[in-house]
Amino acid sequence: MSYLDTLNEEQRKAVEHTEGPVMVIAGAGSGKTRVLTYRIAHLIDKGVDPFNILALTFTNKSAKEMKDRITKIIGGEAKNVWMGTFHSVFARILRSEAEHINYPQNFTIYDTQDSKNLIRQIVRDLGLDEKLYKANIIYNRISSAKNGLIGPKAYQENAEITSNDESGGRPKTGEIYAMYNRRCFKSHAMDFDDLLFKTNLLLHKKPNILLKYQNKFKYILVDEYQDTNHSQYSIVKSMAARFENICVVGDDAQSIYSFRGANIQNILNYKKDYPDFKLIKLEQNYRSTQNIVNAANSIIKKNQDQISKEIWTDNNEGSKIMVKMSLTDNEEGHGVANSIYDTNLREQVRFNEFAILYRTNAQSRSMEEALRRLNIAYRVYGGLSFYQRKEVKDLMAYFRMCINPNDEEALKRVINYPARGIGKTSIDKVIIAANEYDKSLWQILLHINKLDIGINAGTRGKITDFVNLIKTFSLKSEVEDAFQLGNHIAKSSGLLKDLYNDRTPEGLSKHENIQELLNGIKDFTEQNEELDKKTMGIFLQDVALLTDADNDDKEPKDRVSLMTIHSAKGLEFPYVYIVGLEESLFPSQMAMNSRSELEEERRLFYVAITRAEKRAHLSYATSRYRWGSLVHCEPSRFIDEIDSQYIEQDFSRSSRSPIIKGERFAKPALPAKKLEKKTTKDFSSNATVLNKKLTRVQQAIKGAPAKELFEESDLTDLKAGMIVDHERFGRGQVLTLEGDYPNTKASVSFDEVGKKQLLLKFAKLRILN
DNA sequence: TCGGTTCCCCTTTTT
DNA sequence: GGGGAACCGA
Repeated sequence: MSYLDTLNEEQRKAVEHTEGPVMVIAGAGSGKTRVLTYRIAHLIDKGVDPFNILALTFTNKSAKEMKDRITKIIGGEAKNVWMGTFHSVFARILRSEAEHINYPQNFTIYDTQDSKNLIRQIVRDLGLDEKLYKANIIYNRISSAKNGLIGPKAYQENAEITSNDESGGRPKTGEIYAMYNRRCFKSHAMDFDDLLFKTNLLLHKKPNILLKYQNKFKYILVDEYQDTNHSQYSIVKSMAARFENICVVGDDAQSIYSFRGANIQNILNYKKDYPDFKLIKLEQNYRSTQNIVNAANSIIKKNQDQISKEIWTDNNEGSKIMVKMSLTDNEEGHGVANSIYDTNLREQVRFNEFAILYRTNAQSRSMEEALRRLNIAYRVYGGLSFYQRKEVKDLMAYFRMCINPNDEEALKRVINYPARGIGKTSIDKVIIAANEYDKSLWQILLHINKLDIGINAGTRGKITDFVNLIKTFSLKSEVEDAFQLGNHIAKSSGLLKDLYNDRTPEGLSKHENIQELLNGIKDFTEQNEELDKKTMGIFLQDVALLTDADNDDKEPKDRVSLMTIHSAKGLEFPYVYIVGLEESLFPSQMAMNSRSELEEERRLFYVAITRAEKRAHLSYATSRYRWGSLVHCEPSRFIDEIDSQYIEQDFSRSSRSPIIKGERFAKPALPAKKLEKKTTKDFSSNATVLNKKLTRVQQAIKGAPAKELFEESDLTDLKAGMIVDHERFGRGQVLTLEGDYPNTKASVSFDEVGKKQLLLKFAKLRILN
């Protein structure tokens, strides 16, 4: 019982109060994970069967961490606790209960890319304008409907939703939604949101199944409760209804997923659903210095929506938060890399104690380049994950076809890759036929010779060959383990050969990635003895919900971590660099339209700062490359919002005049790989690259002094139709103005660069007429 | 039907 | 600056 003695009074209450509903509001760094793990350990100590405990998290990373920590306390029993992300736990349940919702057990899980491709296809099939019905927008509409438990029928009958779609010029969205669901079903596929939606369906439609899981999960724990959406809330509520041993842990100040349907209301609902619940607040921060805690408090105070709490710490005062300005994103990268280099050298701090956090994945590049120059090892989390790369997805699509040939997205990927003479025209005919007969594409292919759908005999033969190829793979999948089968498919599909023939560096790297995938499958098969535990089917299930390739533990661990703030949630690092603190980057341009959006950005900033244990560094650049061109930036309002007594400006320059010195061309420490890419291409393209850079440098040099001469006009009287001059974009005409001052957005058509959206409070414009 | 080139959009954030 | 889809000529 010794572990209980290491907890403070509130933490201990949260661990020992095992019966009935409990809500723990856990401030940043207040030992939340410890409470959760100890609570589970305590339950088991008290005699609760691990099989009766369900613990839900949001990311694989936190699930894994919790599992590891519990194993340390209670040993092997830990693996019997049902612990995982919402999506993985319910995917598992849906597979075993698939028959009750008329799905086959071997259904495929579509990732976002698959879903968007299918939506694009449907928009095309319906003959709609792809520019208007953008896959991204439609996907988000469907996703938020599903997360709100609104099916296609309810969607089309909901006046508010449909009028919203109509005023956006997309009245057919509901129809696309219905068709999308139908096509997923025919493909025996579910998207991420379906995993939750259909779990709800299962629990509501089949009372005996609900009862089974209510009895199974006598104790339920939910981490990051502030990030649950309505669909998740509803599952948890029904599952806990019988015993009401439901413990939720969260922090409203760290709610950063409302874009995914997360609903703070769930915290308020909790009070309604369980009126006699026990509320516990963890307010002591064990992680950070006083300076960091106080600075974070001073930021979050600016938000109106929050549950009152006072986060405090006993730790040292620590050093102030450093704020540093740079001229460009590259200079910012050098500043961060130099600072890490110095701290490592002078204070003997290991590289794995540093993290660089940013708002968007695209920002990692300048950081990576600077770190590479100084030979500092790093690891980028998130971004384009291993499993999202084209070549990996292609091979995986073959695997998916073995297990579930009805999978439309997998089929479209591989039917003519490598090229086997089944072109777009033929595939379109198959799709039309599939829609007409309401069958999957595979079903049409199976009967291609009996159907007259306008495909000539030659192509029909090629299709039959393809069908037979997949069939042989499929047969093999029943007798071979995943590694044998994977190897066989890579070779006999011709995919490996196709990549091998491509001797460009890109081709070689793709070839390497395929090898890596096969190695990963090898590791997987070696973990189990029995054949039925190491089949391709099981492998695909394991891998479908993995986003990070966080299995490569073979590589050295002493590295700097780079990631978005979102993926840093729940983590902590002694030294944290938060970069790109600029208006319209952080806070994001997309999140400046309403107070609630801005407050979410502010919470994100709060999350970022509270990751730091010893020192936090903030930085911003006055210009950076976005979409390939140099953009002027203003410092983020968030810097000003920190109480000034906790911050200190760093005026040192990280690299003197980096542009004029021509460092961009020298590139001494650029890794061989990247260099190859550029040099192996023909000279003309090399020259183009060089020319582009030259132009850019000239622009940068020219741009700097010109800025001071530019005369801005007062824009309060700006009207649509006026001709204006922009310091960088040149002459243009104002098309529309929307939103109230000071957030007026102008759409301007520039002669040189085309249409741009500008926020008037930042745009530097001169009125010409 | 294929391969190369152009064009377009992209940038929130994740399962 | 880059990836992917559309487009176009052979």
